[in-house]
Formats: sequence, structure tokens, C-alpha cells
Amino acid sequence: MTDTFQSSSPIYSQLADRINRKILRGELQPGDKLPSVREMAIQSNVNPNTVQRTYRELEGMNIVETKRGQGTFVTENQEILTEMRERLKEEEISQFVKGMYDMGYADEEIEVGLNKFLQEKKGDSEQ
Amino acid sequence: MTDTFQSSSPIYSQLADRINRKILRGELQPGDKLPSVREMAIQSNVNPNTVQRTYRELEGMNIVETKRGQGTFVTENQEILTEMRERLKEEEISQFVKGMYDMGYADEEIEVGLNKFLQEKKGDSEQ
Amino acid sequence: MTDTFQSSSPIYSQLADRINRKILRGELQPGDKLPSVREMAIQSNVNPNTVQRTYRELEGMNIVETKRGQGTFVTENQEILTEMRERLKEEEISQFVKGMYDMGYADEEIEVGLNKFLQEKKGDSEQ
Amino acid sequence: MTDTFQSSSPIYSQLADRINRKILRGELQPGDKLPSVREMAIQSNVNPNTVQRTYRELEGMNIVETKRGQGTFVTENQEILTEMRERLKEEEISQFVKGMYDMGYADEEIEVGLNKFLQEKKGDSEQ
DNA sequence: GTGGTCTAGACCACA
DNA sequence: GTGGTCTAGACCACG
Repeated sequence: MTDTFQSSSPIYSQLADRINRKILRGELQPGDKLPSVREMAIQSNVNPNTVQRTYRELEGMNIVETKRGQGTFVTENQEILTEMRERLKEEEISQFVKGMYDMGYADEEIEVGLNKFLQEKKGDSEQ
Repeated sequence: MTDTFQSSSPIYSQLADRINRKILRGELQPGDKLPSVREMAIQSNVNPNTVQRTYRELEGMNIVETKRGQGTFVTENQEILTEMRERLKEEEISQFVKGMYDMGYADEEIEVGLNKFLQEKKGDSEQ
Repeated sequence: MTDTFQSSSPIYSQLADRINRKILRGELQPGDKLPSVREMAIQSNVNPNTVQRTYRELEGMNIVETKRGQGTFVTENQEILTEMRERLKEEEISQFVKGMYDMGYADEEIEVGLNKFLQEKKGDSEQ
Repeated sequence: MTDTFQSSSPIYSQLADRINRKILRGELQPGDKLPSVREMAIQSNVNPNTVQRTYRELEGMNIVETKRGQGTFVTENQEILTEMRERLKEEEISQFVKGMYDMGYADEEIEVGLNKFLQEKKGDSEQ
């Protein structure tokens, strides 16, 4: 079993999220073919119906296109991808900040802390 | 059931985490008494032994002191608390950045995105 | 029943102490596998949970490492072992001297008495 | 309850040991009267018969003398006291060394460790 | 197999 | 009351 899922949110949306990230990361390029529903079902160890639903979800976001008889493909529409990229980025940031607020950290602490972290990271890799 | 737990990580460490955050947020002040083992067990709907282990864990981190026959108290040692606050902040940031890298975002995107987000937030609250 | 325990201090810490001493004495070498939790439980005639706690305690002292699904092993980090050896030695000496003070013996008496004892011992074994 | 006893060795000999130490420490001087059997029984929270046996034990060691109708007194025979003092010292040392051997420490380690400890102690108190 | 977690319920020492 | 220890027995994840 390569993949495991948490019990909290529905599997189909967790799976959609993973594929999303693969596309964002460039692991899946525009025009690339996704594995067939059956194949993906085996790979992810879930029911084909679940994969079906995942693909439908991604299609609703215009991130993939289904061509009958051929399979499911990453959209070639770059605009949608960059848009999604931007949206997901903001979402992640929002979630991060919310979490930090929740633990009582102030804006400045977060900002300064992040910059410091990135600086140190840069310093490390230049060594 | 006031509290629920995810199945992924051990309950005792999730509980410890929650208490940690309460202390960081200032919801629990230095010197404050935590609920008794039994009471917390009822509140959290877990076994007293599990709460015990949570408290032991927190004691190991020196953020809680236990007085036999009296109860468990948030440490009055401010230094340890600020230290932990700093450490946890860095940890959260590190995890956030790592996740962003994982999705293919570059340093500048993260930094700019965060600053923009905080600015907008500020604008909102000033309205 | 191979092993017996005093009622004074917790079984888990008495057990930890014994294992500690076995390691110090060299009876357990770095890298050696400790008996499994269940096995040790039978040997020591205690509950597996108690052995668990013992092993967790030893792990907290960094003198033991645990590999999931494989077992618990004496650390290969010699530094930690020599450090502990030194610390325990001082502890024992301190306790001994404190006891002697308590009975009204002076530094010189203790020192001279010890040296004399060691000399005689040496003489005995050379016979 | 001022006094507590371990379950390992008989209470009467533990009690005898304590009295012994009080005498050695000079807390009880030669000629001093020990508490009456009844009194000591209450103080130590044991049965008078146990105290009786304790006093008999001490009498056998010639450390105390019982005068009918008057009570039990620490012997005025200094020789016996110094002798016992010496014997007890050796006993303690022997037990200490045995314990150290048991943990794998060598003669030199013990000797050097002890001397170092006493030196540091001296340094501390001179500060 | 291994260690890790959790529950239920008991008993203890301390205050 | 408080926390601390221990047992018995269950189930889990990892290898």
C-alpha cells in the first residue's frame, strides 16, 4: 500500500488534493494523461467509483479534461493552472496564519519569523 | 463529548498539544491548576490513564509541575514558556515552508504572499 | 520467579536500574538486543505494560534505542554510556559519603578507611 | 508517624540500627538514658515487644546496659563504642565497595572518584 | 513476531 | 480529594 488516507475528510477529495499538488509541482505537466480510473484505483487502493468521483471533481475545477475513449488529461489551459496555483497558495497561507493566530502569535512575529527562517535556509544552502 | 481526537496520532500527545496551545495562548496562565486527572478524563472522554500519560509528557517538557495530592500546575518559570513559544513558532513556520516547497512555491512567492495576506487582513480590520 | 522487587520504589524504575547496571557492567554490550517486552515481562514476573514503561524510561535516558517491529537495543553511542557511567559513579559516591557524614565520620576517616580496605582486598587476592 | 520501616529486614534490627547511629553521631552520649520501652514504642509506632527485642539486641552488643527499675542506658565503656564505630565504618565501606564492583568500577576509579568528591566538597565549603 | 496505545478497574501514598 | 503505579486484556502499525 503506497497510499494511505486519513479518516477525517472524504477519500475522493484527499485524492483530488494529491493530484492537484502533483500538477502544481510540475510532476504532472499540462496535457499529461492521468492513469485510467481502474489503474488509479489499484495504485491508490481504493474503489474505482471513488476515483471516478475524484476525476469528476477535478473536471469541475477545469483542471483536467476527459476525452471519451482516450482518458483523462491535465488541462492545457495555463491560465486555469496559474489561477489555481495562486488560489491554493493563498489558501495555505491563510490556514497557516490562522493557526498561528490560534496559538497567540502576532503578525510581526509571524512575518519576522518567516523571513528569518528563509534567510537561514538560504545561508545553509550557500555553504 | 466535548472533545474529539483524530485516529492518526496518539490521543495522549494530541491532548498534550491542546494544553500546550492553551498555555501559549494565555488561556492557561503560569501557576494555574490543570483539571485533575479524573476530571480531564471525563471532559475529554478518555481513560484517566491516558490523561496521566499526557500530564507526564507535559511534565517531561517542564511546562507543567505536579504536586502530589494537590494537582498539576502550569510552570511559573516564564523562561521555559517563552522558550517553548519560540521553538513551537519556528516549528510551525518550518512545517509551513516545507509544505509550500513541496507544492513548488519559491521563497519569494511565499514571502510576498504572506505579507500581502497580512496587509489585507490589517486593511479589513481597520474598516 | 527469577526476580523480586522491593515495595518501596516503583517496579519500572527498579527494573530500569537493573538493566542500567547490566549495561554498565558490560553484561549487555552496545548494540545488544534487550529481551522483548513480553519476554521480559515473563522473566521478571510483571505486566508487559510495566516493562514497556521501563523501556520508555531507558529510552528517555538515551541509553537504549527502540526499532519498531524489531526490538529494543542498547545504544551504540559509547559517549552516552561513559557519561552515564561517570554520572552514576559520582552519584553513588555522593550517597556513600553523605551516609558516612550522617553517622558522624570525618573526611579523613572515610578516605583512610577506604584506602585501607582496598589495600587489604588487594593483599587477599595476591595470596 | 515520624518513623517508617522498610518491609525487607526485621523492624527490630532496623530500629537497633537507628539507635546505633544516633549513638555514633553523638546524638546519644555515653550514659544517656534511652526512652522507656513503652515510650519508644509510641514514638516509633511499633509494638512494645519489638522495642524490647531491639534493646535486648543492643544489650547483646554491649552498647547499652539495662538497669532494673531505672531504664536502659548507653554504655559508658568508650572502648566498646569506638570499637563499634570502627566496625560499622568498615562494614559501610565494604558494602559500598562491593556495590561499586558490582557495577563494574575498578579500585582506582573508586579511590580517585572519592578523593575528588571530598576535595570538591571542601572547596565548596571554603567559598 | 516487534513495540505502542488505550481502556477498565484496582490499590497506594500524600495532604 | 490529589497524582502514581500496576494489572489484565485488547487492538494497532510496522516489518
